[in-house]
Amino acid sequence: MARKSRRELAQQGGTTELPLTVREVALAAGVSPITVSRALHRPALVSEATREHVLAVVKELGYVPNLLAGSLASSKSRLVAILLPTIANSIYASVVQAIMERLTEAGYQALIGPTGYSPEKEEELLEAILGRRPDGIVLTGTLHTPASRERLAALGIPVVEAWDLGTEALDMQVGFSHEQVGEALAEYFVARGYRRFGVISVDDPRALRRNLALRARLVELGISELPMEVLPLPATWEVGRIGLSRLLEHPTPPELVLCSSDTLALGVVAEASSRGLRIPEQLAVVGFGDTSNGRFATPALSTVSVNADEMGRAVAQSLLDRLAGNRQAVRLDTGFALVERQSS
Amino acid sequence: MARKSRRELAQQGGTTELPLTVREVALAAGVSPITVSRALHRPALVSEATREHVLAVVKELGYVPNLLAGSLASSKSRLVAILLPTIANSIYASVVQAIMERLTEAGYQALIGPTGYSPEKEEELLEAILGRRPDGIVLTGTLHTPASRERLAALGIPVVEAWDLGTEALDMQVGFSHEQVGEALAEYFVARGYRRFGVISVDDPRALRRNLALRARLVELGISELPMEVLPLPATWEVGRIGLSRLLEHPTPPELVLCSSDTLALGVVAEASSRGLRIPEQLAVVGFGDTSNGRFATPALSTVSVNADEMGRAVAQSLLDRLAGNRQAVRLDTGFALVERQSS
DNA sequence: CTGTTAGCGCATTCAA
DNA sequence: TTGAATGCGCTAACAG
Repeated sequence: MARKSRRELAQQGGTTELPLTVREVALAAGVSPITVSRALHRPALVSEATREHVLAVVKELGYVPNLLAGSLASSKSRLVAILLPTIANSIYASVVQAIMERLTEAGYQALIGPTGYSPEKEEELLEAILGRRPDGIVLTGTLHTPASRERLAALGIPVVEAWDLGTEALDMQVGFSHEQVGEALAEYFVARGYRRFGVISVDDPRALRRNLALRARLVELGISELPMEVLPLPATWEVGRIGLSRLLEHPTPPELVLCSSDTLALGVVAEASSRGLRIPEQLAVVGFGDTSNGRFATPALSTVSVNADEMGRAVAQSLLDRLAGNRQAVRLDTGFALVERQSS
Repeated sequence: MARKSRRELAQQGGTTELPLTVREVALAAGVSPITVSRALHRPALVSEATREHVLAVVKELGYVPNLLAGSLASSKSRLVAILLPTIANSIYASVVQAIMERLTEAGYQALIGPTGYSPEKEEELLEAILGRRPDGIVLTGTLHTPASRERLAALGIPVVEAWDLGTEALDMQVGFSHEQVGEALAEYFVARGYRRFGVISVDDPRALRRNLALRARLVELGISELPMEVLPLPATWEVGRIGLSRLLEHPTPPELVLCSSDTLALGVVAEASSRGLRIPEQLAVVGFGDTSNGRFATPALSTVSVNADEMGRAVAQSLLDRLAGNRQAVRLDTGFALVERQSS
């Protein structure tokens, strides 16, 4: 005798209401299951009359299609995985926000995984997340374990590396060159007459690359000394305060402080003002990130603006294009901008 | 004659490498599919020898189990949906970060949806996300559409409402009373001799409730005037600057400014310092949020600290407990703390 | 335009 | 401790 299905068992128990299935909706609407499916997902294939009728029944019954089953059957999950160091950092969060907005519009959903800046953790998360068969993946930066690279290559699913433009792209890249940022900062402020620089940075791979490029360019410009405070993550406001305190203990304290994020810069401003240092006359401060798109700069602060919205949109768009069958390679430089403090 | 399966078709095409299935792993390992499944997910049910062998084969072949299929078969998705206004706001982002860390440890993954502070958008997203059959849902606040409430009630899946303690919980609630925050602020600062208050707030439902409670308590304490600048979202640093500018145009400018978030407070500090206002002597500033857990307060600032880590952990834990079969109701007050500026 | 058939990849249930 | 049979809910492929 045939074993009882779980559905039969549950109904016998008579306790929990199981979610409806296409079959039940089809029955109620007097059509076949596939017609319900089509009315929902490919309306063009169904006559207007039946479509309306079916949709009415769907609404009345409160049917919510099971996307697990749908994805399995169609091998399309409408899921995009986003792996990033941490969401608790506005610089990443604002890009993710922009990505999600675009994806949501396009009917995709975002599966988010926090890697904590560790390629190993990224690999682990990747393994777990690939099991969901996402249609696309967004990674942060270009630093991945060999295993991660292999797996992604083998799977052939669309991948966007955001935030950085490395040499060997896994697939698509959207970001900018952090080396260029460092160099541009050096040139810009040396040209403006600054000579005594200081850096306050957290231990983020991209920030470190900006710092190195900055130092190298400064040396070329004849400035060999660059006090640098590299502090552990996360990049809180307090880290900026501590960083400044340390820099000021230096024999020749800086006249310009470059911070690896705007959050740090704000901490620096706070610390400076509590020490009675006038900004920017006695101490100029430069941030990085500018999630408010060019409006971060004030009489007190300059910043490097990276336009999170644009990057996020570009990331989402590259992915969506690819998912729509567009096979072209993408390597998009979203650039950055030095936004100088406004004249006060 | 039997139609060809999609797998056969794909292999005939000979182009794309299809992901492996349990069957192929089982074949390679010389066991049955179910043994592979068990070796992976319920190791206790398999002898050590076969387990090791199977796992070796899995690793060698690079097999990644299809969780869509697994979830469908077991009706457990190991997915938790988190709906929040926006991730681009550190106050929400840091809680989500904490939630995700706990969930990831426990083998769950987070599906994130941005509602943009709109219950209607929340409802829409909810519909879309419920299709993935998440094992649990985290919502922000207690403001949901009737349709959302019904649907969640009917489904009977674990729901945590975070950030707020309303009267009618959908299921579990973890947060604190925003009314209490407003009242506590009023009492605290009146007791410290402040009389001329000002508020700078964004248009967030919870911030507005804090403001109203503040105003009510101030009136009770004999202070009837409360200039309030309510500005549109998002809560950027610039909004704080604008808010202060406007407050200062008031006939009796405040000696104490209460901000609806720390970000605003920092903008206020910046604007104040660029106007030459000494903080806190001429203007005291109070933030809200304190994602750096009590370390936000400085000589210049006081803040209301809500301990994002604790709230996030509590949210995740409530959910995980419930998923583990613990049926008790949860209504957890994670509290808040006024952190006074340090004496300078 | 609509329906039938079959299978997506896995885990539950029962049997050995 | 292992395996065989079956179905989770849906959609692709094909036929009418």
